[in-house]
Amino acid sequence: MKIKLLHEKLNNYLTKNRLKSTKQRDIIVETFFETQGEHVKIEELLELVRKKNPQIGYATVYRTLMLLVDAGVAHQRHFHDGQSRFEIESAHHHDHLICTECGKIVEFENNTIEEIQEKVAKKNKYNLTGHKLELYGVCEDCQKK
Amino acid sequence: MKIKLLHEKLNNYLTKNRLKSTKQRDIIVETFFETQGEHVKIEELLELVRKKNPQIGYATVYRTLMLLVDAGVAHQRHFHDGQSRFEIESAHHHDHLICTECGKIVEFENNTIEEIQEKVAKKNKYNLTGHKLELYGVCEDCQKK
DNA sequence: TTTCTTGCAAAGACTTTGCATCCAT
DNA sequence: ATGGATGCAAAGTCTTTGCAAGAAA
Repeated sequence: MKIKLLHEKLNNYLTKNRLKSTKQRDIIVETFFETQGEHVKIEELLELVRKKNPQIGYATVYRTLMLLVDAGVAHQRHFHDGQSRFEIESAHHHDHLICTECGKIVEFENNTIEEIQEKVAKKNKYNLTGHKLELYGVCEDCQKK
Repeated sequence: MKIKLLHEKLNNYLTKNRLKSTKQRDIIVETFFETQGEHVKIEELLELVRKKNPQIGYATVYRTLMLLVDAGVAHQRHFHDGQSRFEIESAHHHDHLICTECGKIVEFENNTIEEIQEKVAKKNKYNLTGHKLELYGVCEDCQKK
């Protein structure tokens, strides 16, 4: 999704819920949107944000990320290391292939897997609402080492 | 895997590492092995264990579970609720279908998904070491409510 | 003004660990 | 007697929240 659309979506959400826009919030949102393709942890985003304004606190970044998730412009992920990571909402669903050595993350889509998942759910009479698929391995670069 | 084999595997591990068997450890292991097919949390196992010996502490259950994982007779899982759950090591790899309402867990195997995962990894030149697939949905019983 | 936001610090929820004591070998 | 095991309490991690003070609208 284009950044412009994300801003629109977010602004709609803010208006609809009578929320305000502030200096801090603007910086955090702007910085988060600059992480296109990454999967930032709260601490990482905080660090980036503080380069622009060192006064901003952890809790504000945390709450802004929650806001972005609620507004539907960010996705929260929990990979194997236990910390939350956030990525920009993208048009297409995708899963992740993660290097256990360097942490590099490749995103991929696979319709066949999605279809089988639906079948498995149906067979067990579950009404599927979501799923989580993560592949862990060692990337090419790390294999060389 | 049969309980008997698990005991054997565990005993080998204990011997190999010069670890001792104790009253507490025996009770915890026995109780854990009785949870066949379940995915117990530490607290849950502690409660079961305390029915047999109320003096046993949380840390002992915790450490025993770590031991079982190290010995290869238990698997540690992290589902969506953030708490660790433990299941008995089973011969066949399987994934989980989890009810978000009541927490019921169905285990399933699907070779096609496994194969595709390998392909995805290969295509990206990752050396696959593990994966995590969880389906979330609402089970039949909970749909009725 | 009124209501939302911020930043700090404190509280939670779990998981891990230090240590004196206890127990199996 | 040794060295591992236990229980408790304390320390870690990360995530959430209460609150007084500060900004939007």
